[in-house]
Parts: sequence; structure tokens; C-alpha cells
Amino acid sequence: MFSYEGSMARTAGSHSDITGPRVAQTALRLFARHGYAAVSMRQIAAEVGVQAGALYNYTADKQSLLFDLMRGHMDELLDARAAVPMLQDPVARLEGFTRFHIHFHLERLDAVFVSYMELRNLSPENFAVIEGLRRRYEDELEAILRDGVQQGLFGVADTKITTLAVIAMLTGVTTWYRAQGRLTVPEVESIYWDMIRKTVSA
Amino acid sequence: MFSYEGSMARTAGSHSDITGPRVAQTALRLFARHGYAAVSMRQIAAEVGVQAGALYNYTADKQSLLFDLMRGHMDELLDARAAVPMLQDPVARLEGFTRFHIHFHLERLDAVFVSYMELRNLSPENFAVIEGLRRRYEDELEAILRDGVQQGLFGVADTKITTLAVIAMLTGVTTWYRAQGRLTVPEVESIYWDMIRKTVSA
DNA sequence: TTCATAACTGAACATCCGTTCAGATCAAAG
DNA sequence: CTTTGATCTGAACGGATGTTCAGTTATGAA
Repeated sequence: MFSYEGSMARTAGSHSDITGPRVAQTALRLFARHGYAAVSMRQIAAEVGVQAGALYNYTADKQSLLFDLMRGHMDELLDARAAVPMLQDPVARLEGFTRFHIHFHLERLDAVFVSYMELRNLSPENFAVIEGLRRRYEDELEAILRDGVQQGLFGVADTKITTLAVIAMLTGVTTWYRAQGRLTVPEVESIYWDMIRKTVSA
Repeated sequence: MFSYEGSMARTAGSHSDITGPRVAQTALRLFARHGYAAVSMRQIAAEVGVQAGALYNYTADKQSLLFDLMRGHMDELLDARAAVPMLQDPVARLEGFTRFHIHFHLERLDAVFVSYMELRNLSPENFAVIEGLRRRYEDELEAILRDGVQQGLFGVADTKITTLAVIAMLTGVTTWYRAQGRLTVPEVESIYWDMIRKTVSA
């Protein structure tokens, strides 16, 4: 009389609409926490609650898993940005960009972390894609600064460098902000906007 | 009659004063390029020109290799900073800090990259040590800002946040600056100082 | 020239890695 | 109830991982 508790096949209640997103969420969290190279497919599978082989119903390989997460993040970023109505005044546009950048990134700490730290773990072709999307996002900021300079509203020595400096300052908020801290997101936005406003002032 | 070209022991010309530094340099370069977790002891050994086992004459284990590199970098940072004569005027101190930070970091791109990206690969005890050193460095900037605010020279809403924002902006220079570019290091220093000066202006 | 020791090799250890796949079981449609 | 396809298991693949160590040779001092 033998009884096998562990089955060797499809498990009760299993459904790709549930497992699929769980694979992505779990991979994102583990990649953010420990790094892509340090996380094994078996670890991801264990946290999802399946065997490692089952992951390959949802991704072609580990590299695609990383790339799809980063690609999805960048698409979300550009889509969300495009959904904001375009303004005219460079100062208002810069304030809008600043506030958008901060709250968008603070709501996606894991994705931001992975999208920056794991660039070197992308294959060359995948890297080129992500890099292109990132560039597209930064180009808007550069355009804002250029327009502001042209209209005599901003005092910026080098537009390209200032673009990267502003992005670096803004993204840096993700290293210290925690939701349970003393400041709300809008308060943080205002503090950074005050700094950025002065940084580019004439 | 047999002849063995490959020896099984100490190689001609081998000396720890030469191999030791080469191990450290090679590990730093590979960790910066591919990440700690993605680099194997055998890869490091191959680039140094020894077998993997020989590395253990120079480090207790892989974790110590990483920690010693980061620890060495932070010590260098604090020592180099301490060697600069202390000034009185907060504005002059902030300019000095800005210029120091930029050229020190631009001269050590690999070490900067590793010291930031590989924090999560440190054991908890090692992490605490590095974190403490980093905090000590940032504390000087915070003191400068606090003094400047007290003397009415700076207009800063939140000293702690501004400290981190300034550091983030400054360190961001390492992501784009390359030695063969169009700007010299002093020129880059001046551009960033101009931005920082305005960022904290009253 | 002798000899201690510094420096390294080569092999081995147990364990982990990403990925594949035949087969088993479940879910859902007919 | 039957059937089809979706979902997962468990085992296996070849190879890589960090680390240890007995043995071997070069070095440099005595």
C-alpha cells in the first residue's frame, strides 16, 4: 500500500494567468534584492511554488526574463510620460518632469533598481534596446532645457551635462526614500523641484 | 624519454609582491565589468596567469577579495579627503568638496562602480563597515551645508536630503565622463560647481 | 652548496547552474 | 463522460562553481 502525496504533473488550481505574473513579480523582487547573476532559476521557482522546469512555460530563458522586465519597465515609463499633457512654458514643463520622475520612480523601486544595475547583464542586442528607450526619455528633459535656455529662462552651461546631472539627482531619491518615512511623495517632489529650479536658474 | 613543459609547482619569476597586486587589479576590473557574482575565481586566475588555487595565497575567499577592494577604496577616499587643508568659508568648502569629489571619482571609475554596485554582495558585517565609511564621508558635506545655512549663505530646505542630492549629482559624472572626451577634468569640475552653487543658493 | 620556505600546479571535492523533456495530472470545452 | 490541451513534475544533461590540499619547484638566505 503506497500513497504518493507529491504528484508528477499539473497541480490543482494551476493557471497561467496566475503563475505568469507571479513569476515576473518574484523574479523582479529577487533580481532587485540579490542581483541577476546571484539569483538562480530554482530560487525563483521555489518562491513561486513550482519546480524550475515550469518557469520555461513563461520565459524562453533567464536572459529573456530579465530583458522582459526591463523592457516592460521602460515601456511603462514612456507610456506614463506620454499620457501627461504637454505644456508650453519650459519652467512648467521642467517642474512637471521633475514631479513625474520622482513619483513614478518611487512607486517602482525594484524595477528602477533592476533597470539600472542589471544593464551589464543584458546581451548586446537587448542592451541596445533598453539604452534606446532610456535615451528617448532623457531627450525630453534635454529639449526642455534647450527651450528654456533659448528663451532666456534657464542658465545652463552645457545642456547635455545638465540633463544627466538632473536625472542623476532625481533618480538618487530612490536610494533613501522609504514610504514609512517622515515625508510624503508630494513633499519630496517639492523639495527636489526647489533644488532643480535653482540648479538651472539664469 | 618524457618531457613535461607544464610544471606542477612554483613558476619562474613568481613573487607575491607582483602577483598580489595583479590579483587585486584584475579582480577590480572584472568585478566592475561583469559584476561580482558573474565573475569566477578561475576567470580572475586566468587573467592573472595562474591557476585558481593560487589566488588563495592572496585572499581567504572571494568575499574577502571584494571586501578588501571596497575597504581599500573607502580608506583611500577618506585619507585623500583628510589630506586637503580645512577651510573656513562654507562656500569655499563646498567648492573644494565638489572639485575633490569629481576628480577623485573620475580617477577611479572601476573602484567607484564596484563600491556602489556590489554593496548587496557584501556579508552583513562587511556591509556595515563600508556603510559606516561612506556615512563618514557624507557627513562632511552635511556639515558644510549646515554651517552655510546657519551663516545665511545657503538656502536649503532639508540638509540631509540636499546632501544626498548633491552626492548623487556629483557621482553621476562617472556614468558619462570619459578621459578622451571633449572636456578636461577641471572643466567638468567647474560646470558641476556652477550647478551645485546655484542648487544650494539662498 | 644546502636548505627552509615562498609560490604555484593539478586534481579533486561536493554542490550548484540553466535548460530540456517525457510523462503525469488537471481544467475546461464539447 | 470524453477528449483535448494547458500546466507542472521529476529526473537528467553537461558543465561551472568556490575551495582545499598534497606535491613540486623556484627563490633567497645561510
